[in-house]
Amino acid sequence: MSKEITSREQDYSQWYNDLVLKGGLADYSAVRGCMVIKPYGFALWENMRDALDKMFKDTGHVNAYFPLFIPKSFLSKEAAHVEGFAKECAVVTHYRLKNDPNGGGVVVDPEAKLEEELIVRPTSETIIWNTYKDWIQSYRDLPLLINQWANVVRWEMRTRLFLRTAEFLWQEGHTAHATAEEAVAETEQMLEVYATFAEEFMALPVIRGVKSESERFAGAVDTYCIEALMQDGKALQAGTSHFLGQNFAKAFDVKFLNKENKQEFVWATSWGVSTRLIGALVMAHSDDDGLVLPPRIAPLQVVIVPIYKGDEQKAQIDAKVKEITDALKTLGIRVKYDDNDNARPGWKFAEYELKGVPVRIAIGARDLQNNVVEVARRDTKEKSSVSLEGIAQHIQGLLNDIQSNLYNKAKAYRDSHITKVDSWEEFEKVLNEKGGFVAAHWDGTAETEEAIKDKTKATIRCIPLNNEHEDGKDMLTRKPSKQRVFFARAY
RNA sequence: CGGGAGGUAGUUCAGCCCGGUAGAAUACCUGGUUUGGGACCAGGGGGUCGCAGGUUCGAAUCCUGUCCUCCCGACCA
Repeated sequence: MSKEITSREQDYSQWYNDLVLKGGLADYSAVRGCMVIKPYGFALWENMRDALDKMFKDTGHVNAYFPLFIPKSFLSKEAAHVEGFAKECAVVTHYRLKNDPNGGGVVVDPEAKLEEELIVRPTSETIIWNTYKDWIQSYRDLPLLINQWANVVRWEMRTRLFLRTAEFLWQEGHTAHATAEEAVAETEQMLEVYATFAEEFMALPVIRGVKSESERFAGAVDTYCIEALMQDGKALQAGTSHFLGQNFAKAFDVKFLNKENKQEFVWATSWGVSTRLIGALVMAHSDDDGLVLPPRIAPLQVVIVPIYKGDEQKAQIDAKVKEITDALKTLGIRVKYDDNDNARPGWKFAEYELKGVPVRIAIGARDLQNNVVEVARRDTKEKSSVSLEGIAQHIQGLLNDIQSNLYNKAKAYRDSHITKVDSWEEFEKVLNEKGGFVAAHWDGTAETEEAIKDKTKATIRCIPLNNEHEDGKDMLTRKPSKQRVFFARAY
């Protein structure tokens, strides 16, 4: 079987698909637009999930679970919300099958039509706010800080492994607050949690920003986001945090009695990241030899491959490897000893590179004699001979090194692909020839934004949070502008 | 939902134009030799050719319909 990865230069889509499939993360499934996340991919997701979950809990949140099905009437209570999601909803209309009177199979039983259709949640704001209505009476019930880990379904026209699937796994936080200030602070805090996670765990530098009105979440007052840059120069929205104002409180009539004994609508936020992050990870760090996973979230951090002739050598190597793995495990390092005799060393080397394992240790008779092992790092492909003395500490240091190297490399690439542009000609040239983020003046209107999108496929990714104010002119309309915004072609 | 390509062994694909016993590589199983970058030899198992109709003595091959997948658009995290 061909295990070669399509080169990035040849075809970026194929390169990406190869990485996901041959790296063992996921597979296509029998269901349109849905994918199977394989054990290796799921282990990666679990590591990401656990790290995020801890950060949520450290900021005072708790987990709960709400139903998969949403009554159709709930979805339509918030006008902008239903309009945003209506086109991509899966709908349950019946609750029973029966034997096909005309043949061997089964058919939907027309007798079993639901009185009210159920929507498979595309997101859970509505069902959650319908519940919050019963949970919130007084300012003493606030803030309500709840997260749920769940699957959602959005019936997209065109899907891509991890980046856009019909069903995906995510977490969605839904909080309720007594004041707008507090809700905005929560929105910003969670954006920062996401940014920190992306940068420290995924080694993925991100731009923190606010969406323009047309890119805003359906039903939000403000949408904050983190935007990452992929190796092909396209941007990827990696996480969002929404300030919902009182929109959902009003739609679901969620009021509380404040300290002055007055009824008031509560203030809301919601925030989420999904398995899309795995797609971001793949596109940001991998190379033509396979995946490159950051050590902090890699399912396997170290793999040990023995090289031997005969049982006697194998036994000696086994004993030495036992010492090494014990020492590594003591330091909390995820290590696997692959002494499967069916595959030869060269095959294993290639296989673990494909899977992006950060560090590989090879140990053979030659090494035993010299009291060393061969250590290879996935990010740079460098190999070195390392003394067994203090090997575990050395590996730990190396993992940290790889983590920061990946981040620095991605950041250097990202920073060199932020281009300031003042004219339309330049704008198109940079988009077509260089890619990345283009910092340009925009007159602030949705019409201009739309016109730019039509002409170039580039969208406003965000207005950076730490943006400097600077007078200028819109590159297309020449109308005045107070600041630059970030444009890019995006996934 | 438009345009393109495709669905044949676990996988990647050939065979189709021009109808006539189902093929290759690889993976898998058995035995042996191997093992420092995807080993080799010998033997073996495995496919209602996406599905449903039609044409025909005969269909993987021709016709019609249908489902699914990938790529490019539009839509979106």
